[in-house]
Amino acid sequence: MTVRVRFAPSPTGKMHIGNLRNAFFDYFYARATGGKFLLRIEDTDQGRSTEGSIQNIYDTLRWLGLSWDEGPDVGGPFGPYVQSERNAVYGDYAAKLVSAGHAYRCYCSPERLEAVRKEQTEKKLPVIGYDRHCRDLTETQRAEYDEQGLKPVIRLRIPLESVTVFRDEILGDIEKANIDINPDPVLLKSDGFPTYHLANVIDDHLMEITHVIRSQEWLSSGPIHLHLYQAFGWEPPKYYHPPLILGKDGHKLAKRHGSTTLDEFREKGYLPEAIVNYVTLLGWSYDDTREFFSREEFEKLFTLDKLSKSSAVFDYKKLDWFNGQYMRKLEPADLRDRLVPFMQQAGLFASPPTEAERKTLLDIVPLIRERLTLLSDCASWTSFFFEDVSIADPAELVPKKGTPEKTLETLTALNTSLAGFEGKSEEELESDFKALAEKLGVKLGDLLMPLRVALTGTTKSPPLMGSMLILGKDKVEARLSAAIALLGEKV
RNA sequence: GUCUCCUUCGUCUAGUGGUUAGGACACCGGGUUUUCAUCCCGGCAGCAGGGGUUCGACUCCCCUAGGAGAUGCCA
Repeated sequence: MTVRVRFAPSPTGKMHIGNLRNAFFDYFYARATGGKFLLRIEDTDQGRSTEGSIQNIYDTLRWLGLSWDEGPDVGGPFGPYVQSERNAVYGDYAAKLVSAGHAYRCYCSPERLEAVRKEQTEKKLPVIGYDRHCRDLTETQRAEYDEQGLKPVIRLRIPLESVTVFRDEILGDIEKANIDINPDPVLLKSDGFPTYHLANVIDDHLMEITHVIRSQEWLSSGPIHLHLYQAFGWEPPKYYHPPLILGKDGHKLAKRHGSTTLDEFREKGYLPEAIVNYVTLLGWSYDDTREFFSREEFEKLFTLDKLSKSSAVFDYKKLDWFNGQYMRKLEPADLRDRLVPFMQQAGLFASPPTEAERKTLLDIVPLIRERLTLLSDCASWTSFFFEDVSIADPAELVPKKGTPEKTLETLTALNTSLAGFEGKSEEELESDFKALAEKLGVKLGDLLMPLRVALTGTTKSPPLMGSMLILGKDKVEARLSAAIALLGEKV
């Protein structure tokens, strides 16, 4: 039997980390086994579905390099793949369950349900939820309600006795007394839309899903779904409930923990490679040491038996580390291309960028690559190449233990000795500087720091020699002269 | 309240009765270095607690504690 797995998000907002991790598990499992990966949109809540969510799902998955074999946009033999387009199907199956006695119509108003819950909570009753008020309505009672024009929901008739054993392939067998299962959950809402429970089970069956991978928040729904499969007389798929992803405080990862949507990570300058690698390793491991995996490697190596049981805290710092690692692995031209949009964003590059800008950035890449954590860090490291620098306070030119007078002397000496630097290599320049430092009786650092500030405007910059060579004679001389003038006023 | 699941360094994890409990991030210290980084070396730090079972438990069982999830006409 060939593996068929699905990623089934609901379009209620932007793709976030928790969602995504399960998409990875689904996708990698399908690829590793030569199975099919399908995308299904679960938009059964009319109120919560939002415009653009589906597009965001597509964009995010594609950005990360995931492709699906069947889905709303690519079609497939089991469509449609959007649940709101399948409503007739659910209604029919719900009706079947009612006539078979596995489900029943409930006419209770949301208000009554709310009141029941409130009372149960106040009385601290062990079971809180629907009181099965309509479970055994007579024909006459039903007719009466229908006559009043009440729109019923359809509820699943959960047995009152006995125990259900639900098997999760990660956690093992889970025993649950039927009386503890969510009492008679709604299958079909009064608006005619199915609930998650119904739509999910029907679609997984009809789409011949073999493995359901969904996060642990669904675990308690497992027995409900099992009862549904039994009521339909269908064979359930295998279930895997990977643990949740948490924030630093141990609660489900949410906005307040920092970035959680993939759009945010993308905008901040994280690489898809780093995200794929880090996020997949949250709840999955290969062995005791290996932690670098490309998407292609996951597509070959992923197995469900290495999924872990306990929840994982999302560590932004480790993601940063991965990002830096991947940044340094990229080919210079590739890194440059990914940096360009961030340079435009920062207003340093034209849109579209000029050839000169692209060329210069490529020259700069070797100088800054190991200084970058995020793509967006690039602008602050390189702005001095593309804009004029300004030194707010001449004191910045003076090294820690130096004096303005000595610094002025140093800069002046530099100004004359720098003539003709352009033809030289970084190594030659360095030995020139060393010689000059010795001659002036200053440490190399105290020679270079004033120059660094003069040329870049800051005390932290990419390597100076390389930067000078890229900056070119004109800018170097102009900035050096400006610095000398500035410091001269002070002395 | 009730039910279910989970529990190895601060964090992510390896580990399936006999290991000096391994790796990575973070952190601390040292080295390389023109700044900042990178890189290299070293260090700190863990089996939640208590009972069993066993010649022997991180590994198996029970209890306790802690955490999380569910308890919706949301998914």
